[in-house]
Amino acid sequence: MGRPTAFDRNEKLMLAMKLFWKQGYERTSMQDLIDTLGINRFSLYNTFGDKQTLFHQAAALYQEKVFAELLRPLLDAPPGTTGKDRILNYLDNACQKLCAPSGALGCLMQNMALERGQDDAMLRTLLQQQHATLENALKAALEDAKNEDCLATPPDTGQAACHIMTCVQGLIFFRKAGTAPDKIRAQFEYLKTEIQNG
Amino acid sequence: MGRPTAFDRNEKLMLAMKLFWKQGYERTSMQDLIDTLGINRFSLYNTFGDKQTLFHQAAALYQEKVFAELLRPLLDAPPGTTGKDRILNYLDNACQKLCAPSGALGCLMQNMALERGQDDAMLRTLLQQQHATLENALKAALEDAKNEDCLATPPDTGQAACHIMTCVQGLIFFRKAGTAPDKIRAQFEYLKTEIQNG
DNA sequence: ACAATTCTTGACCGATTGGTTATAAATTCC
DNA sequence: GGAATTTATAACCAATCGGTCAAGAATTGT
Repeated sequence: MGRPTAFDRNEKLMLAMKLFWKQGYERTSMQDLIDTLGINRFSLYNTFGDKQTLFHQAAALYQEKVFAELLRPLLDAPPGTTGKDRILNYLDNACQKLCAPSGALGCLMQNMALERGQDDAMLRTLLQQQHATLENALKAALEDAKNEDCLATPPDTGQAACHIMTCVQGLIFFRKAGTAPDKIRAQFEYLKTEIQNG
Repeated sequence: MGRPTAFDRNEKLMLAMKLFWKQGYERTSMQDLIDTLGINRFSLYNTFGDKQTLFHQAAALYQEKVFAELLRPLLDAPPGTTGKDRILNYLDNACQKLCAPSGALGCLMQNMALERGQDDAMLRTLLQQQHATLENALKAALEDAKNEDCLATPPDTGQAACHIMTCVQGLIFFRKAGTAPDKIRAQFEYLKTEIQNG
């Protein structure tokens, strides 16, 4: 009842998410969002609330679309995929996405953690939630690999999982800092052999 | 000749650097700088130029004071220090600084690379210069270690140097993202054993 | 003492920030 | 068709942004 909304909410939220991804939080003004989303100022506030609330919804969308996609090789692997293969597939997939042109934007959550982490408790919560999810997925795969006897020197799986995450976050940073994709790829390969050789 | 400046320029620049470090670029307004440095608005512009110019000087000071200090275990080691020890000392020193309370601010250059890298060519140049310096220092130490036969399986030193940098950058990120210092320390230990065991 | 030079003060600038409000347009229920 | 409800438009708000300017205060050389 009442006048129907003339735009698709999720489509507009996706545009907002990409704009935050590209420009950061502070550098994205409400006017930028109005122009990019193509909806009126009032409609923007009426639909998504204020800037921070809008960003939280954008971050949730990122988690739902981008982050979940990165986890797929670990969580949605075909039955019978070894733990080792799940990890290698995860790294290959992450490497491919990171080395694509759009990978130069880095990771929205990493960008925002550094820019806004001190001021946004909800962002911190979302971030730690994602880290825990990824850590558990990696640890589970490492445990499987250990039991399958796939890794040369099965290490402390918790430590190894964190180590992989550390490397990936480091590479995301270097990609955004301007390191050439070829060098990024070589580092992924280095990490993969390191995992396999203990 | 003329009226002498009533403040110490380098002291004020240090305050500005720390403020950028703590708050980021966009979130630090000229008014913040005026209040924190304790000098007048006009004096600020007269002494340091506009905001971006001031930041460049702050970044140069960071390189001179903070970054150079991190490099010391690698470049200013006592004669006879093995390559392996130089690297382990570098990591221990970095770990200690990162796990201190002030380490929660992360690394100014990492923060700025993510926030301003796209818009500030001079920052990019400074960043790549620091990366190259660190990479060369690590590579040289790894070469020495290789010749001294200190490392179990001497790897490609260039790749290994980049790998260490990747891990350190990743850990700086996690520290700022709220990971507990104990966990950071454990990761540094993991990296150290990894280096020693090939 | 006086002119020249430099630093300090505080008011001031237009532009932009995030956010709100009255009013008009479109739709649904009755 | 008309009342009720919701969205859209655009003007508007105080506050803050980065940056400048005119005038006064402090120091130098002569």
